[in-house]
Amino acid sequence: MPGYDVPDETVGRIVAYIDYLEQLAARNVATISSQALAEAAGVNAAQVRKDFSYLVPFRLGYFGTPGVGYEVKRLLFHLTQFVGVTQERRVILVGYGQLGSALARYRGFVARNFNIVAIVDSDPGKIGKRANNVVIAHVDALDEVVKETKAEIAILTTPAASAQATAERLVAAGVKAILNFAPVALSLPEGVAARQVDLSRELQLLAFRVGRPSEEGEPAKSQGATSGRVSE
Amino acid sequence: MPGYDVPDETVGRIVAYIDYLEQLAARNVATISSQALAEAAGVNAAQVRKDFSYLVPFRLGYFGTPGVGYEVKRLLFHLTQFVGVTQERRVILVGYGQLGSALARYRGFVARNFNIVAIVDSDPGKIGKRANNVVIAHVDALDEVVKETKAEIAILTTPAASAQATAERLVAAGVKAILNFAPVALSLPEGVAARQVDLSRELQLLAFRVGRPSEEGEPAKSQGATSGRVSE
DNA sequence: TAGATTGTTAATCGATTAACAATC
DNA sequence: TAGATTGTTAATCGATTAACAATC
Repeated sequence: MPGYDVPDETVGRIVAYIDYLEQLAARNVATISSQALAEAAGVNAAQVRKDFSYLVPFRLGYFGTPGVGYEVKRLLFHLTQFVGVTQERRVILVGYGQLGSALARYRGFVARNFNIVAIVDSDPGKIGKRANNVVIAHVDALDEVVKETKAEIAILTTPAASAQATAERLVAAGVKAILNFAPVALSLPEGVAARQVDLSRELQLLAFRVGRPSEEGEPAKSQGATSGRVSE
Repeated sequence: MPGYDVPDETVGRIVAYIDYLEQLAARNVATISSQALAEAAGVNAAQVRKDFSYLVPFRLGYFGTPGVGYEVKRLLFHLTQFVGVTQERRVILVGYGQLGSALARYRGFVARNFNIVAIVDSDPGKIGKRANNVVIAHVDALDEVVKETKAEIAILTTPAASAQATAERLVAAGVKAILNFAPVALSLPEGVAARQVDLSRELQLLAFRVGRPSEEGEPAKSQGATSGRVSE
């Protein structure tokens, strides 16, 4: 497994550095210091240098010039090579509901070379429709679809109840990584990479930080129809 | 500042425990052990107990019965109180593009008492349209909209370039927490809670873990010496 | 050279996990 | 009582940050 001891945090930050370096490159900025890069990414300068140090064993360890900084273009090239951004990636989208369909159209993915090569759903009404240049297939055909399209990464937006079972089928079919939007912890075999994005959880966390707006005695409101109108 | 030394991780897990406990409650399961809860949430049993121990200073420290476990209903009540799930939360959605519109319709939010009370966008074509029972307003009116609706949490789905400026205006208008989908690190004043969800970054992280499909022969992961340094 | 900034080692911080006495 | 499981303290692990010699 490539880069097995590079922490997720480091890889994530390197992706962020790449974003920023691309802007710099577009503006023809020649060099940048770890300090400046750190500020842009909202992290510590030592962190940046430490992150770069992980690339050394990958023989991608160019790096900076003491007293000067990093050559933007060269750094960008190395980081890009490291993360493999240039590689086209084949993605299968599982679940074409509200969230799934939005993700299918999300431009950020295309921009990053993520190619949605298959979509499956369980709703018969959706099967056969075309979305994103791909015909939606039934989830029962998941196995063949994965094999035919050679999808290696899955985006999972099924309901929580079916997520684990579906994930297992994906893995059995050969998928190597899963981005899971269902609010359940997946238990997967070693060697399959997974990340969970739990949107409600994020909001609840924020709500907790905000605190209880008016501790007690606030009249309970019927949660349905708050007149959420915006004046105009 | 409620619970300021409770780690984000703990709060996040407590939300996950709540999810699972609700299922148990619905099935009329009476008690559960930290071990069983841990398995369901994909964490360590000590972790679960440690997480609960953070609630003690909040005088919500019921908790379990040694040798028996936790009463599902009672535990659920306490955790729910702690996180404040029952509170209705007012959310403003900033940016009504592909992702924004999907989030507006996302049922998981409503189910958790998150109420989208306002939507703003910069596209004149969208202004005045109705979505989610709310009339879309122009982002220029952001300040008034926040004040009128008393939104306390913002979901930010603007392009990266405008995210920081918009976030500052949100904070100035009184928003206390921001869920940021734009791929930039926001720099915000103390006391404003923020979380970033960067979808492309998640995918790139997974892509990295999958490895470069074509090539083989990365540095050996066997501890010390990388013997096979491949040529440049 | 003097000033700036790297790459890396060591110190610090915080979160996870193990261990175990308390106790139902 | 014997077995199970809690709540908490201590040990471990890993990630972040500070510090600094190397060096452009």
